[in-house]
Amino acid sequence: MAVRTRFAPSPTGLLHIGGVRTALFCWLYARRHSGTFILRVEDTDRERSTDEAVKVILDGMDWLGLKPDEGPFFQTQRMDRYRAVIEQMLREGKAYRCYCTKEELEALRTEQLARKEKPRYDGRWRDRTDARPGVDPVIRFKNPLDGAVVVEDVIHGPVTFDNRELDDLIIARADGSPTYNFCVVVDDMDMNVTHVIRGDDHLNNTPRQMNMLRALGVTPPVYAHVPMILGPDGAKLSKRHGAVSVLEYREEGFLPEALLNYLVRLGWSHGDQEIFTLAEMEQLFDINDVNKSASAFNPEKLQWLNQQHMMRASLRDLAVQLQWQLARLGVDAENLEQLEGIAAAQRERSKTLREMAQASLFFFRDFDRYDEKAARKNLTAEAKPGLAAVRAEIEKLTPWNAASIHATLEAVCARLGVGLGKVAQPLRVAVSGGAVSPPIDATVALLGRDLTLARIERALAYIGQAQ
RNA sequence: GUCCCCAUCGUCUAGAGGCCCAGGACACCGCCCUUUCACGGCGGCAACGGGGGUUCGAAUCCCCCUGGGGACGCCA
Repeated sequence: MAVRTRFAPSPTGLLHIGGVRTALFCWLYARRHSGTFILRVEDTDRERSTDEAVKVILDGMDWLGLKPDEGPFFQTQRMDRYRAVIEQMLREGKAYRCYCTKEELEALRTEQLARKEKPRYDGRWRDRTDARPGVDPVIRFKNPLDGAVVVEDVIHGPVTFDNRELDDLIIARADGSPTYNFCVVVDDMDMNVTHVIRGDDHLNNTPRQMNMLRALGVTPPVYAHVPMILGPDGAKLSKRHGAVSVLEYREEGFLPEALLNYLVRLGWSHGDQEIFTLAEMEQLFDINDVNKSASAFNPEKLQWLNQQHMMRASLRDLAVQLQWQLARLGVDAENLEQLEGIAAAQRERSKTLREMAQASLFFFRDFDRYDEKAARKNLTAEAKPGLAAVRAEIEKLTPWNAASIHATLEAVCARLGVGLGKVAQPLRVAVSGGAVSPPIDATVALLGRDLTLARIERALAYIGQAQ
């Protein structure tokens, strides 16, 4: 049977990296088996679902390149179907109306808790056929009273649940709207989902869903419950840990492939390999090899991977993204060729594209002041002859490129009888404003003749003033 | 509280009874390369939660404990 997986996020919170990882696993599994990847938005909770969250899901998936083969489907658009199945179950005696009030249920719960029991519905309306005037009933599923359900989980192995631990869950609220566990069952059935890959936190829902599926005469799909991702401190991932929405990673300057690479290595490995292209992930990833234990999110490793991917990315791609980051910093950079040069020079000294943009600002606009420490050390009277000599040589230099600039600097140093550092470092501070930049020849070449001359001028004036 | 899940360096992981006084990666610390910062190279620090079994032999199998996580909603 052809593989069909689905990613079913709920837009009650912004899509975070835990969700992205399950989406990735679903997508990868479908890809690897030439199957179909479905995107389904579980928005039955109208109170808490937001348009923004839906947008983050759609934009986030798009940014990451996890394109659904089918969907996105929205549960709110399938209400008629859910109602029809509920009617059918009522008719067939697989579900029943329960007229308990919320107060009654609350009382039952506190009672059970006091007796140190697991709080659950006691089935008091299960066999009644009468009604209670003035109360809108909920619909409950008739869960089997005994026996056990075994979830043959791909990751965890067989997990057994006693039906006595389960209660008759509500499948439709008093207002008639269907609830989560029920909608999932109907959707997975209607969409012919063969493999349910989702977070560990759903393992407890699985026996209920399997019971409902069976009541509807359907064979449950294969389940794979992937472990959760914890925050760097080992606690459950939350807003407290920074980036809430997956789109924040784009803003911070991460490459989609790097984020996906980081995520695929959480709970999964392939020998000693750390760096994977998307193609390699598709080829090598197997849900059967995923670990059972939760893993903590490690921002440093993500950054390292991002740099590794930047060092391997195409320059055109980096240039376009650098342009985007620069725009966010208020710089309108037009020349893609120059941007490619900057990206080539900066990628091995930046962890993210945002860092790259920040470190490259001096190519596009004058800095307000010199880095104090760098200026004190390098923009001294001693540096003056070197800077002046470079200015003179550079004025008419042809061709204008890193190699010719390098040769010029070496010639100046030889003439002055000093090491390269004595000239290069003051020049670096003069053109970039600080003590850190790509190799000085490349920096000057990318900056251009006019700006270089102007900044040497400015540095010489600064030195004169400082004396 | 009840049920379910999990347990190797700080973190991500390798390890499916002897190849392991436990390998790789991030981070950290040295050294090298070097015009700065990086990249890269070399080296270092650092782990099988505890207790019982099984076995000639256990990180690997079983049990208990401990610790962590999840679920128990007219939320998803």
